[in-house]
Amino acid sequence: MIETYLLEALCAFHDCGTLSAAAEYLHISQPALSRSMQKLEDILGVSLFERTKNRITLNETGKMAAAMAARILESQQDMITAIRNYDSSLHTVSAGYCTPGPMMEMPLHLTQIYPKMKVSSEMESEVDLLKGLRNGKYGFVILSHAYEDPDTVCIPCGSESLYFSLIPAHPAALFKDQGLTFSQMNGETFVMAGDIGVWKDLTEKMLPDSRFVLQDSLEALSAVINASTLPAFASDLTIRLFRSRENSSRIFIKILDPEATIHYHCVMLRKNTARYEKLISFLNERNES
Amino acid sequence: MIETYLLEALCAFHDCGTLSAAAEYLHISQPALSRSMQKLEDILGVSLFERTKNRITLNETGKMAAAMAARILESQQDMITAIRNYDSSLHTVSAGYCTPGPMMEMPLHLTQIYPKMKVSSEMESEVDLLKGLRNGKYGFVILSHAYEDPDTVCIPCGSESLYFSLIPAHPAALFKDQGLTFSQMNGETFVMAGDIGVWKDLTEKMLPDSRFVLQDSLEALSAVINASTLPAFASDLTIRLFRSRENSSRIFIKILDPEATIHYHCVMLRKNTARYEKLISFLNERNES
DNA sequence: ATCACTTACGGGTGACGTAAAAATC
DNA sequence: GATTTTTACGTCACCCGTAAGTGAT
Repeated sequence: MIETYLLEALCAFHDCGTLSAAAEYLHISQPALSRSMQKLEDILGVSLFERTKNRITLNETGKMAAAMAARILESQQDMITAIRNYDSSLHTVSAGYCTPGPMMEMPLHLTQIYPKMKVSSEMESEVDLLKGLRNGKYGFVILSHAYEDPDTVCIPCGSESLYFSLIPAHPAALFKDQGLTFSQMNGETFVMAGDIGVWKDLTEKMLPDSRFVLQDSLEALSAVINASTLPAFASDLTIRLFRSRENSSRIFIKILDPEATIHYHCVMLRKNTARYEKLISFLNERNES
Repeated sequence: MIETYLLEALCAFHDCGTLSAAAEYLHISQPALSRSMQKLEDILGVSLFERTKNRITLNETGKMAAAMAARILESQQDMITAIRNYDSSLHTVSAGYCTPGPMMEMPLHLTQIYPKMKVSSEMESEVDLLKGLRNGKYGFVILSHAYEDPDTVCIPCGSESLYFSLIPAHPAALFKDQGLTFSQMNGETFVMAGDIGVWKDLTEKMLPDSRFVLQDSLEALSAVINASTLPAFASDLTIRLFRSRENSSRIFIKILDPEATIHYHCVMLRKNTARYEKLISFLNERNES
């Protein structure tokens, strides 16, 4: 059999045209490359080059061999990445989310449940989530509603309620204890994170007359909010998660409309339930309590 | 990149099940194989095995890697044979013939015209000759008639006339100088070579009442003929080629029917004419003289 | 005790680099 | 003279085999 470095040498020569150039490209000396080419011919029992005293070029057979070598090297490379990807997929819990809330919270649990696994999280539209679930990109997805399908299982996994985040001086801050409805704040301008998944559809629908100032960077967002007097959004989940490090004077007022609460559902392919057994138990236990 | 010997080692382990068995199969020591497997994991940056203290097995990733390695090794092997075949095809003049005569004579010329090339000869039916010509199996073919086609060129290349080969005591031997017709010998039993291409069709058609004793081995044939009193066949070509070493008392009588003379034609693909330029010149010059 | 794998150690093959020669431009 | 290839030679890497150690059957 032919060692790979010989195939690489042949391809390099084919691409570079001269032994010297190819040797430089391969970071080896030119005589070493010359020997490799001789060795390759020797192994194949075939002459691959036209040699003059100070010039060497591929002959017909050599050109063919170089082309085939390139194909083999390519498939070797494909193999390597395929193996690495497969291994990676076996060692990462990959999930897709419809909103940032669970995407921030879930990995905290996942690293507990699967301490040896990497955790990969992505936010996507619902169609892409379901697509990714089917093609193996995601081990499970978190949707904003129940999803019934013979191929999948669907487990409720908590809810998230939207809050208005207001400066104390805001007139609506008086409703601190009663709560507010979307309609009461319709028309106001809000500061908002750029990527909030389905929340975006919801707010645009429920606050049709409002304008939204988007801030893509989540890190910068809280600074922007603190520096601004504009109303913003929060949720019970983000309030809980960030309570400690938020030192803002904002007050949070619950939104009373039922649409302001999302009941999340964890959806995975039925054939993968064994793989996520621990996660399922965890969610079920949490639901019972 | 991964050296081939590592892939071979992985496949061997996959096939053999244990390192010891695989090492024996590969004719290397077991520790060497153990190290190779570690090295492979190291290069890939991925673990391929489940290891207990005295047992090692492929994990999921390892199984996948072994399967892919096998595919790569296979395509490497395919590459090697393809290169060797291609090289061989560039260095051999491969021809197909419809009768043994030209198949014996032509190589004599071909080795003169292409001293560096191997010469390969085969006898086949006309359909297979044309098929082989199209698919590259034959560089050219010798047919028993002209063949006109836009893709091919056709050059007359001599003729061969059939003779009866008789013992002097045979009644028809009297026709030594006039010649004979097929009909005059119809009904006789002939000794004949087993594989004589289109001559077979011809004799069966022209001597419908005759029986033919076949002798496959061409070496044995002349001995059989000499030892027998049965009539046989010869041709001007075989008489000329074997004149020196034939010490038989047979007399040869020309067959007068026009069908008894085949006018051979050399047919090659038009696109290959450059490759066979010297052969074409040779045939044309011979035709003019 | 045997088997199977890993680790440790010493040795030899072979691939590499440097140097020099030959030939072409 | 500069470039390119080949040959020669010494060196070093690395792959191998032997030997020893560990744990399981």
